[in-house]
Parts: sequence; structure tokens; C-alpha cells
Amino acid sequence: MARRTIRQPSPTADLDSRKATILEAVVREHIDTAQPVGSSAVAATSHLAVSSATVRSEMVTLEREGYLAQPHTSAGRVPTDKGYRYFVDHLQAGIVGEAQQQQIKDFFANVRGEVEDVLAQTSTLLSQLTSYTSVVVGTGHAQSSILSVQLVSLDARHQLVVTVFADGSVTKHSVLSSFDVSHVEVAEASRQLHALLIGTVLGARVQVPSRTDHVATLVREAVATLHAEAPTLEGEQVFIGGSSKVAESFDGVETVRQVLATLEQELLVVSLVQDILDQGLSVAIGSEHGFQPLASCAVVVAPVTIDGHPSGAVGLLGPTRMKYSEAMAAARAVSAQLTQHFDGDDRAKS
Amino acid sequence: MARRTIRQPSPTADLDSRKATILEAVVREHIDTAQPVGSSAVAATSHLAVSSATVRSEMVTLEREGYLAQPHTSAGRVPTDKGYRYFVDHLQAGIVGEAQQQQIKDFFANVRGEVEDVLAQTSTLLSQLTSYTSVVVGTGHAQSSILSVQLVSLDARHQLVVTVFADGSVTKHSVLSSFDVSHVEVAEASRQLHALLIGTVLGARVQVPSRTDHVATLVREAVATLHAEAPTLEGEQVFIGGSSKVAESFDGVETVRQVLATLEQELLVVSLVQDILDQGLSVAIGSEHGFQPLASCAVVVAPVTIDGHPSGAVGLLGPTRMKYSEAMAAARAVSAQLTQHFDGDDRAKS
DNA sequence: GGTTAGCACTCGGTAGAATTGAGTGCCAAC
DNA sequence: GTTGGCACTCAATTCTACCGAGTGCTAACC
Repeated sequence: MARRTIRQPSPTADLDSRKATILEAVVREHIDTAQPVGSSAVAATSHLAVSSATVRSEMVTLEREGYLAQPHTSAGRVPTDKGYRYFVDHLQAGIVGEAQQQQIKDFFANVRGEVEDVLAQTSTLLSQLTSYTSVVVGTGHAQSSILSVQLVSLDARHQLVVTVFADGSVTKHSVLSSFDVSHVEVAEASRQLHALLIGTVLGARVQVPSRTDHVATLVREAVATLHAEAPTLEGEQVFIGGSSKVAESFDGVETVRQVLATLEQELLVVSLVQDILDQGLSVAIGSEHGFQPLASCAVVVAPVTIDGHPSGAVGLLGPTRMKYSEAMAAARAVSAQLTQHFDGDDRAKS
Repeated sequence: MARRTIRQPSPTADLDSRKATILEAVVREHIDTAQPVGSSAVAATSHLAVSSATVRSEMVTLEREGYLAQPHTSAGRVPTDKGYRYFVDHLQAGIVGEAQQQQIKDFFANVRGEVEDVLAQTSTLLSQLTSYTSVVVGTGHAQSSILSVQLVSLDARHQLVVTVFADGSVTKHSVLSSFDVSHVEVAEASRQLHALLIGTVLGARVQVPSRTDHVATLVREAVATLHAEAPTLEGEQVFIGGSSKVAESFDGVETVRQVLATLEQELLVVSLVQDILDQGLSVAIGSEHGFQPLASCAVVVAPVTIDGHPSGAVGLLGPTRMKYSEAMAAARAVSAQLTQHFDGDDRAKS
């Protein structure tokens, strides 16, 4: 998949304080009502002691500078992506509400099971907290060394290579041999495989036996299968929660369809989240991520680390008029808890 | 989860041939156009040599008997669930098109990887074939005997129990011990575990050592963890493909939301599919499955067997005015191929 | 008896026209 | 620089008229 380039958010030259206040009022109101916001509404809402006429003239400037847009003459203003960007960078600050704080704590206090399960459930949690669609990405174990390899015989021809990695992940791969194999041979092959691969990293060159007996062939086949899958294995896991929220966030059925169709392509979602993180951002608004079908979406992300190094991310996807503060606060809180959960020594790492 | 009761489809007393033809014409036309169908359209489409007036009077009967409904006076007729049911039971017959037949064959010829991957991809395939949302359910391995158990040490306190079942599935469970364990102890515990559990079924009573040394404790903890998870493990896997198709199938955003929200509850989806199969049906139309949020949906299912016994199902979910013949044909074709794929001896079973 | 042509009737959908009103841009006065 | 005033714009709403697809009924017809 081609990496898209994140359009670096337009440099938001600081606005003077009054313009900023007006912009903020417009954004707040629009997020709230989904309607274009008029000058009089701003004059009333914001605590500026100025008339609507003044607000109006400021708005003209803000529009010229690209922070606001007008759906049509004689409608109110609507924030542009740039407008939201300024809002996010300068104006909003959010903190997770009491109740939600509690909900997150409860969740992590009670959650149990393997990483995959925890991530999947976390995804549901995030989506419930915010009523946006959530994306939880767990990075693969490409770099993890192998703790154990075992060959298990299903029947005379079918064997299973079961591999355990240092990060606690486990994979299995079917191997089909072209000849019947005895249990003794499988056991011996298993032993050799173990000796051969333990401590190595997937993809590393290993010395496979060149003999042509059953055991050696078996070992070669197993190693080949394992290595063939290596590229796939760095494939991250993605958990998407609350896709039904998409239908709440957008009103056009067509938009809903597009967004859902995009979310179905997991690789794409991963790379989107990754790109945003790579740019050191925590929010990508509208066309900032340069990805057409999601032009009407904003994506909030927060990295998750395990033992200090990045190993995943949590994200939220909503309309550009999403509640950024809430979403960002929730994402940050959850990612922090996740990090802690996996770092914590009272829990299994995997 | 409470099992819903499937409303046994109303006994469809046979209709006389002309009524049947008319009903068929209405259903076909409505599926095609999504519009109410008028008597003249029927008179024209069907090859009955009767006037619209005659059709009209027949339609009155069909409506009285519950096969058709009128959205409002002076609109055409629309099939009721009962109407669709008659159609499905008596009138439609479908066969998979050339191109799709080929697509299915190609898919199964090229697909590789473990069961989970195959099922997930199958789900995508089905959805692409039909442009409906697909559901693929794989039953759990509750009954499978254990082929191998292994304890792997992640660090001094964290161990991983890796279990391989006869059906080729692999599970892992974290075990946290309250004391530091040496590698030697883990190896010994692993050996004992293996000896203890091999050949048994999860949940079976086993003789655990009662000693209090590290190894014995480790074994006890591992067995306990494994057994604690037993009920969860029969949990089936669900793969849902093409949820964006929901947005194509229904036009009200609210309906889309409801259906999506329902699909998010995997347990519910599984039990829905299971219920339909239990009743020996292959289609549940509208309210037949007695499940309110999906009242405007029809669900087509086909069972998948491995080595002769039921082990999953594939399904399609669309609007009640779905293309039953296509959907049923596709579901059947795919389930047959899946069955063959897993039975086939040129492929790994797991 | 079943079938059909004819006809009055119903009622959702559409197309215009008229109206409303939120909101703007501009300007002159402060 | 700010503001009140005012003309103007234009989407959204309401109303009306009307159309026409489709019905149900009936009387004639085979």
C-alpha cells in the first residue's frame, strides 16, 4: 500500500485575540448544532462586548484567510479544516469527565484475557465513551525473538508449527508434507526446529539441514513456511469498534457507505493511523490526511507504548465537527491506561 | 443471551397457479425496482393472458390472505414477509452465474493460510459476490481433544500456556505466578502438564498434583487457567464482511444504524444464525426470526461441515427485498466449497 | 361464473409561486 | 474602529394546483 503523505497542517499564524475568540465561538457553536453560525449568534455567545456588525467584519477577514467558509451567501459561517486546526491547536482543552474517568478505570480493573481480547474490548470501550468509531491498532511482533517453536502432528501428513515470541504472541502455521510422517519423526523434527530457531528473529538466516531424510525435509518445510509468512506477520492487528456510530456521525447515506467501505480495508486504516503518528500529530482533520474518501472525517490518535517503545495506537474517527476535546481526552486517557496495563507487572504481558 | 424463538414460517397453503404467478411477478418487480407494483405492470410482465382488472381482483385476495400489502390506497402492492416466504419456498430457483462460479473457484484455489484467515477472506468474498453483508461463523473447538500443551516462560513470573487441539486450533493463556520460577522448573512443569492433559477435553477432570513445590503449583495454576477459560473457548468466531453494504441496502440512515449496531454484537449474530439453522431453514425473512432491530432484513444461511459434522455456517444479510436466488445460490456454493476445502486432503485441516 | 372495459375516486408526488427569515455586505454616522 | 440601519440574497418553507398511477366497483360480456 502506498503511503499517503500527510499534508502538514497549514502554519496557523496566530490570530489576534478577538479573531480567535470569534473563531472559537463559531467552531463551538457549529460542533454543537451542525448549522452554519451567524454573526449575531457569535455576538451573543462569546463574551465579546461588540456588536454583530463588528463580528461580521472580522468574519470577512477570517473567511479571506481561510478559517471560515460560507455555504452560500446569506448563510452563516462554517469552519474550514484550517479553522478546526487552529481551534484544536490553540483553543480547546479537554479533560475526561468524572463518570467516564470512572468507566475507564473500572474497565481496566476488570478486563482480563489475552492482548487481542483486551484490545478488542478497549475498542468497544472507546467507542462507547465517545460515540465515535474507534480504531485500536496493535503492532506486530516482527522484531520479537522466538522463544519456542514446536511441531505438532495433526495426522500423518498435516503438521502444525506453533511459535511463541518474546512479546507473548503465538502463531500457528500448517505444514503439509508430501509423505507420511511418524510421530517419532515429528518429535525429532520439533526438537531440531526448536534448537534451530530459538532466540532468532523471523526472517533471519538459519542453517537448515541439507539431508534428504524425512526429518530434515520436515524441518526445511517448516522453516520455509515460517519465513514465507514473515512479511505478513508484521501485519498489525486492527480492532474497529462502533462502526454503527458512523451512521450517527454523517447524514448522507452515501457518505456513510464510503466511510464504512474505507474502514473495511484494514491495511489502509493502519497506515492512516501510522502516518498521523509519524508526523507527530494527534489529530488529522478533513483533507489533512490527504485521503479522499475520508475528507469529511477527523481522526484523533494516541500512541500506546509497551516497555517504553511504541507498539500500537488508539484512535477515534468522527466527522470534522467532532468534539475534539472529548475525543482527544478519551483517547489519551485510554492509551495511557493501556500502556500502564501492559507495562504493569501485575499482569501478563501478552 | 436469551435464545429468541424463530417464528415458524406461516404455513403457506398452496396458492392456485394464477395467484402464484401474480405473486411471483409482484415480488420480482418489487425486488427489482423497490417500488410498489401495480396491477397493470403485473399484467404486462407476467405471461398471463388476463387483463389488469383480473389481476386486480386476485390481488385483493392475495392481500386479504396476507401475501401482499398496500402502502396506501392508490399505490401498487408490496410483498409482505409471508409473500416473500411463499416466493422463496415455491417459486425461486437460482444458480450461480458463470463469472461468480469462476470467482469462487479461483478464490478457493488460491486461498492459503490458517482457518481464521480463510474464514475472514471468505466473508469478504461472499460479500463481494452478492453485495450484501456476509456473516461467517466458525464453531469453537470445545469438543476437540488436546494434542499438546506447553508452558513457555516469558520472564520469571509470566508464563504462557500454549495449547494445540485436535482440530488444529491453538490457544494461549497467560499465567502469572506469585513467585519467581526458574527455567528448569518451567520445563518440568511443561512436561507434567503435557502428560496430564494430552488426549483430554477441556473441562475434563484431571488429577492435579497436590504438592506445594513450585512446579506443582505452576501446573495447578496452568490447569486452573485453562479450565477457567473453557466456557469462553466454545465461543464461536464470527467474521463479518462488507458492512458497508448495509448502507447500500437500506435507505434510512436510522435503519442503517440499527442494523450495524446489531451486527456489532457478535454473540447475537451467532445465535441468530444458529437459530435459523436449528430450525432447518436456510432463509429467515423479516420478522420471522423474531428479532426486532432486524425486522427489515432477510438472512440467508448455509451450513458448513467438516468431516461430516456441522462446524459453522456462512450467511448473508440483506433487505427483505434481497435477491434471494442469487444470495442463496452464492451462500450454498461458498459453503460447499468451504466444506470441501476443509475436508480436502490436499490442505491443512486447521 | 369468471372476465373485462369503463369509470369515478383516492392520494402521494411534483412543480410553481409566494412568503419567510436568517444572515449578509455596505455605508454613513458616531 | 465601532455601530445601527438598511437593502439585498437566497435557502427553506408553505401553499396550491394538478397530475397520474393505481385502485375498487359495476355493468356488460363470453
